[in-house]
Amino acid sequence: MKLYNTLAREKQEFTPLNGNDVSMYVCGITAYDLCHIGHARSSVVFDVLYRYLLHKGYDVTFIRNFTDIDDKIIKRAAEVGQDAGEIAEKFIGEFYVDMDRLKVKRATVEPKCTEHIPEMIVLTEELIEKGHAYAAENGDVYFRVRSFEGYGKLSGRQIDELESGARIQPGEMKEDPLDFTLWKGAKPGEPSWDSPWGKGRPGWHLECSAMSEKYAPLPLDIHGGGQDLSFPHHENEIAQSEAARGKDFARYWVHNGFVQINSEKMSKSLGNFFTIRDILAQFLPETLRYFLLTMHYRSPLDFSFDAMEEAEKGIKRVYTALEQIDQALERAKWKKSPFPEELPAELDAIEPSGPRPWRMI
RNA sequence: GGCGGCAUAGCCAAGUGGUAAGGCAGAGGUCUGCAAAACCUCCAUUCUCCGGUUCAAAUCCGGAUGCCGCCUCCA
Repeated sequence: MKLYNTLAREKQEFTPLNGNDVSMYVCGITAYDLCHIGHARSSVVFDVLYRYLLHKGYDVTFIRNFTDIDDKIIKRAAEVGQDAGEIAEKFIGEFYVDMDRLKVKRATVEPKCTEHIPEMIVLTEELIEKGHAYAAENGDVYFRVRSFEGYGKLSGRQIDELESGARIQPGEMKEDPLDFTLWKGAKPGEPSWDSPWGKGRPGWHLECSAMSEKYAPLPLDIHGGGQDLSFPHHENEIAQSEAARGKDFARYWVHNGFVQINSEKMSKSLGNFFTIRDILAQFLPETLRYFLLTMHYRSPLDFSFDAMEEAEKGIKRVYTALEQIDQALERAKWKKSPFPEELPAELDAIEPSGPRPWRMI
């Protein structure tokens, strides 16, 4: 099997590092809302990869995390007057409802960010010790991007070109606008955990580094996620893990393409998105799954209800064919009687040379 | 501006060196009281364009054009 490796920018033959074992880490959802069809595509695409690897006989450790603490969760919680943990639990539950309907298999390990705070604190301490990170007076800890030589290798970026896009948010105390947050000091009223830098919570990128090395030996064979995650999220994961461990973080980086609406990116910020539930109100789950898989996984997939109807026709055709096969088999039961031995000889006599079309039998 | 991806029929789309899958739409037919469904047949001498490599290119290389994504939270 060949996989397009974002890191190498080409398709490469896939070979696991450790014999028959394959480790695969895919960035899961931030649990603050219902999943949209973009999440569905990512989940289904990696579900297919997972199932294929299992089918090939590999012993797969598939890790898919849940981000259950984050700005958006906190914001949502404040809006509805619940606490962040309740919001995260609720939407993790909803995620399972949707994914079960789409027949997405559970991962081997499905770690949650909030259950790995100690691991993240240790990783942060190690990065500080090695000079790759620093604690600021406001309780934040930042990763010193310029201290990590390979920064930008996944997304093909030069560090100096990034400078223009980077900026320091109000309240941040970064040495360099490029630096990113490892640990975020808590503001009053926010959920927080104790740490050597005071009360706070982990930055988004940190969980993937901490949890992947906990559940699989580094380097991971496959690390995946949506295309948009390659920068900065995956770039930052690489920086954290490789700066701390001094070895490669992941060998094959696999990124799925986006779902688009009218050839435009679908996203919450643009407001042009459909949830999985919106679609399943009108179509069978297998139709959605089939639709998501009709397109090559790295290409943009243009969603429309017309396209869904076409997919519906397509999958009905498959089901019809299956039904007709069953019926034909039913009718053909008498063929189970022994094949007369003299028949092949007679046929050979009629057509002595060359292969015989199998329908003659 | 930088980085990356893509370009195949009216539409969607597979195919990564050996002579263009499949689906939708369309045309004709079988079946049917009519219709629908189902089934059968037909529907790209050619893969955005220009060069190059090769016995052979949609496939590899170079260039052009167009579209999309990322560079800010995002699957």
